[in-house]
Amino acid sequence: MKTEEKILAKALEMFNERGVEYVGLRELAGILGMRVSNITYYFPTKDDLVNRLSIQLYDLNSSILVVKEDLSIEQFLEMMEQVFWNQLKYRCLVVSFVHLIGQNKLIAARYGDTQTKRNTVIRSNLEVLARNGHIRIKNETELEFLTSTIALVARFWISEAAVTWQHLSAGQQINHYIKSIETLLRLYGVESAK
Amino acid sequence: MKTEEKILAKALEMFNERGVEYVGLRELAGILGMRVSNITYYFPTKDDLVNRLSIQLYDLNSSILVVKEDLSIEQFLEMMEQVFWNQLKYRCLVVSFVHLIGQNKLIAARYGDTQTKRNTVIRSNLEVLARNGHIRIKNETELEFLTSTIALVARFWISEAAVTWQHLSAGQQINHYIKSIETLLRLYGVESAK
DNA sequence: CATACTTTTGGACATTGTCCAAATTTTTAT
DNA sequence: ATAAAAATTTGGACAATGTCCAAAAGTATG
Repeated sequence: MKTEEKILAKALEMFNERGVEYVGLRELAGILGMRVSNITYYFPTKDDLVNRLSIQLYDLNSSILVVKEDLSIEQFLEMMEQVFWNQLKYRCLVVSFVHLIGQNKLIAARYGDTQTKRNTVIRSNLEVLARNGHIRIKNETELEFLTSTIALVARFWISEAAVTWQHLSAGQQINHYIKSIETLLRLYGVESAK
Repeated sequence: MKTEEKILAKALEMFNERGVEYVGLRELAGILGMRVSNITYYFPTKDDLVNRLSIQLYDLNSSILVVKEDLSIEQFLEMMEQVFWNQLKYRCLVVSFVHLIGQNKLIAARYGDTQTKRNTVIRSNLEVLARNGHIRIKNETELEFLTSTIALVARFWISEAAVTWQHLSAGQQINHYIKSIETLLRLYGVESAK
């Protein structure tokens, strides 16, 4: 494992445990058995380090978030669940995004992308679900409401979970929020029985 | 205006503009025409300062969040709107709560309170709305879903707005999210016109 | 083997929050 | 009014942080 990868891996681990801003570069370097300036050789600023982690998350989720014709509600929920697990892997970032964006231009740009993309994918998939008769959407307003509510949950479930559901396992937390999205979808669902 | 109040007021102003962690005590002191150690006389640590601001917000919202018999949907939404305006006044805190809780025990405790209280009040008021026939709630699951979804919006709308809706005015932003909650409620609404 | 490139190091820098003893101002009691 | 006490303000120090740079060490290439 190359030095750069070792730094990224350990940084992610420590950032997830204690938060990006509470892990010092000297501590990280110490645990890795190197000097601070060795880290700054690969990542001139801490932001660069964080940025690289955020690229990893972006790439992970990009491959998952796709628009699929003949999508079922179950498949849509599975897609969201995969995204949720990735967010959990990089929770230090997800929890901090609002801050990071204020300071880190690179992250801000990519996050804008992520967000637009996520909204578009959710929206398009909801349209698919509607077209195929899995849900009934009357007008643009309803579509917009569903999209943005699901997007809000997808963006902030992990922050709420960190505060409210610490006692639950990661799997239980994810399950809870996926269920929430499902409940919301079922409100627009087409009753199959009669 | 006493020194302590001047510090609190200017700190809130600057924290709101640039974020709690990006405003240094020396800069704050400089603008107030005093030395850093004068701030630490009133607030031994920065956390103490932030904590006091968080008490102010807590108090503001405590007086608004009440359970009211014979509540209408409109009144419920007005209540939420008032809370939203208070959150805006202290947005530096609302945006940072997830972080602050990790480092500041005092804030963590009070935030736990805030959250429990808000959930309880929302839930109780929804029960009132249901009892009075403004909305139809079939079972505990539905009530729980409605409560937690509204609570999620109430907690994170401002973070999302900071990223997604910067171009909108504060009033428009609040309006957007209040509308969201209304749409959600109307899904459980009782159609008045046969 | 010598040269060039990459990687690692140690030490410096300004800035941060925190702390404390001394100086100053304000309040209180005589 | 004045002396004693208390509250406030100050300047300077501290350790820790992210950032930076010149030199050393290591590795690869001709």
